[in-house]
Amino acid sequence: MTGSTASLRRRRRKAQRVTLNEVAELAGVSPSTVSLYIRKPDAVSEDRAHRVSEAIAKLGYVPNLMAGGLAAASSRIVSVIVPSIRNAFFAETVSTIQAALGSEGFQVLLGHTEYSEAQEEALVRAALSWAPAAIVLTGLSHSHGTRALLAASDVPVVEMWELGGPTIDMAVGFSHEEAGAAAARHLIARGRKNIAYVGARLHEDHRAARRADGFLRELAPESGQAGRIIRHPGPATADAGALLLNRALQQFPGLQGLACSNDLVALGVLFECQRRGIRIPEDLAVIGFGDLGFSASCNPPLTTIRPSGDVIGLEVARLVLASVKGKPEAPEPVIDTSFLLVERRST
Amino acid sequence: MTGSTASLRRRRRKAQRVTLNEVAELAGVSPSTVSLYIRKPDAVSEDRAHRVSEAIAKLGYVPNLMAGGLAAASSRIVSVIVPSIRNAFFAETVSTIQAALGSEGFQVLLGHTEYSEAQEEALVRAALSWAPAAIVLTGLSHSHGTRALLAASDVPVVEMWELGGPTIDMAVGFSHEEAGAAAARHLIARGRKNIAYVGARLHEDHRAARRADGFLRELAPESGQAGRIIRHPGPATADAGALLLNRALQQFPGLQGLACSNDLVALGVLFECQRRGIRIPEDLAVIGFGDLGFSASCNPPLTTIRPSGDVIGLEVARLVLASVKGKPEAPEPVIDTSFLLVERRST
DNA sequence: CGACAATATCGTAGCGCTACGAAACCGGCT
DNA sequence: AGCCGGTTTCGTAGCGCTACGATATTGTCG
Repeated sequence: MTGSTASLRRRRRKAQRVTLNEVAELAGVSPSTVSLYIRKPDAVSEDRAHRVSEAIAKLGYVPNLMAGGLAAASSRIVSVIVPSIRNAFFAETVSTIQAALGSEGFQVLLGHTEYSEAQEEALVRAALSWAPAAIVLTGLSHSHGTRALLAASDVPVVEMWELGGPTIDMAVGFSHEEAGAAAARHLIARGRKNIAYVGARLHEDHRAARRADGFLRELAPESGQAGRIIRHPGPATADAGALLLNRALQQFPGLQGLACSNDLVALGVLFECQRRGIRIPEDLAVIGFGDLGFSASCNPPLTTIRPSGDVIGLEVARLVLASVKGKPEAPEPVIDTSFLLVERRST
Repeated sequence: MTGSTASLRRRRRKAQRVTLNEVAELAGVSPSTVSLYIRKPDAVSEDRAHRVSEAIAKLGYVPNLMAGGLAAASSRIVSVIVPSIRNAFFAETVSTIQAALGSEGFQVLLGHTEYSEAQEEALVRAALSWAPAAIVLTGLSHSHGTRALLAASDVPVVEMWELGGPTIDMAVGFSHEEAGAAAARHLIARGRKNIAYVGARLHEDHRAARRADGFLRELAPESGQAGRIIRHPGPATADAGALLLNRALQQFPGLQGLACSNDLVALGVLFECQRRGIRIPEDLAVIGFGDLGFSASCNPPLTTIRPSGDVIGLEVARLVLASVKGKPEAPEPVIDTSFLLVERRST
């Protein structure tokens, strides 16, 4: 065991992984040909392609993408930055993006900001270090530093999950203000006079806050009431929903309709109503946001707004692919995926 | 606009990002010093550190990690491969891993296998192309090719979320068989005679299947009954829970206790019971798995097994960091995070 | 005040691959 | 046969950085 340190040390610099040159040698072709075969197999004659692929298999060659990326001054990494991957919306979108890009040979470098712009800037800086093929950001609010970094880099940028503001480059999403307004209109159309919006983490979650804005906007002409919003600083959980319901009931006697910033919050409201014997929708109409997995099967099934996180992911992937494949300025770099108000029995 | 193509083309190779050499020149030091400053700021004298950091700020220098990784033959990327990021368990773990590693300057390259070993192998191959600092895999079942790839690479490997089988390198998790057995024992201890296990996606989700095995193992001596498992091929959703409950009721008349492969499934069971007027726990005791966000607030609160996905993530990060920081063979490369049976009112 | 150790700085040879232009090859046609 | 356009193959100069050993600087002590 005496020589082990020395041999370890040597291994670091020498005798490491199989290289493209070794493949070329074994296949009896030039390194260029191997490289070409890997990048565009069709550009190589059948005979050589066969020899090369055999050599790769025999040697167990794994290309070094860092070397490739360095030489090509670009990588097949796509950096996706979301507030939190624990949030089912973003989990779905990230999952879809990664599936769509993965099949095209791109890899997803994940970051989450925990709703902090400073954190986002750090993540963007780190992402840029990999010369990514594209950067995908959540929302339209970014720090000055983030914008500067991005502007200096000419990496394609896609902002997702929000529309209705100036865009860095490309954007896919919908207007949250409209979604909030739609919720309010729906409750009003159902004949509810005394309605409110409850939301979690509104101080950090800009999108939920904008839904609240839209809700309020629709409300004002109706009844002149303002400030019919109740906030919970913590994350959007069922517990928060129960809490928020109780505070809403207390603050707004005779409450007839409630819009929730998130289906998980709405679920908590449902549970608490069951406990308190409040009938839904007879006593209280409840509308959520998200159309999560359980929303159609709870009691009663939840009326909610479906944002189509998977469609957003698909469109993001499409834009990324298009901007990599050449076409510099896509004709429509802003895609409105809209949302759907799904009417179920809770309203 | 005539010359735009040419200028674009030129930009690719020239006039690109600021390099370390330019920083060195501006700061009046050698490139080595700048590099050293970036990697170990303390190893540089205060005077030069100041000059370098100023030059970096003035130039807006962003290091090229591909060049760095190539030269160092390693990167600060950690590849994390999970079955699905939509699954709340893995979302939580990935989130924790990324938070813990992010603060140490590592980045997470995400992959999801959709429960396919072939897909996993492709992801491992892709990950290896980046000479990652470590690879984190889910579970202990991997294809032969995956094992070969990993063996040939001497990258540290952590397998998570499962224990009780041969390990590639390091592992963090718990025994799912034990968890399933604990669920059975709990139902039996509650005096339930006629119990069953319902699970979604058992043919792909090895861990849920092993929980079912453990459940059965505990059951057999009790009553001699076998095959008290009902499977649903689709993913674990509340809908699947409702479905499974109905099939269980039909197949096992007089059913008194039900263990679910997932809290989401259990939630579906709860909902369906509400609809059918089945009282929980009087008529039917229900135990879940996961202790998800809603499990404590539903009606009745759900008895469940908490796997501590965040602790798993933390321990994974710790192992990764330790294996990077030197200490070659950690004294205990297998960490049992165990699980907790949380008794609530559903049993 | 000189010798020596400890610390700080520097010079440079690659890391493995791709882009690019040149060279070789291959029929088909005059 | 000779020429030509298109296709396939090849040679090689870096991409930007780090490791490593060499050199310069500083501090300590007899």
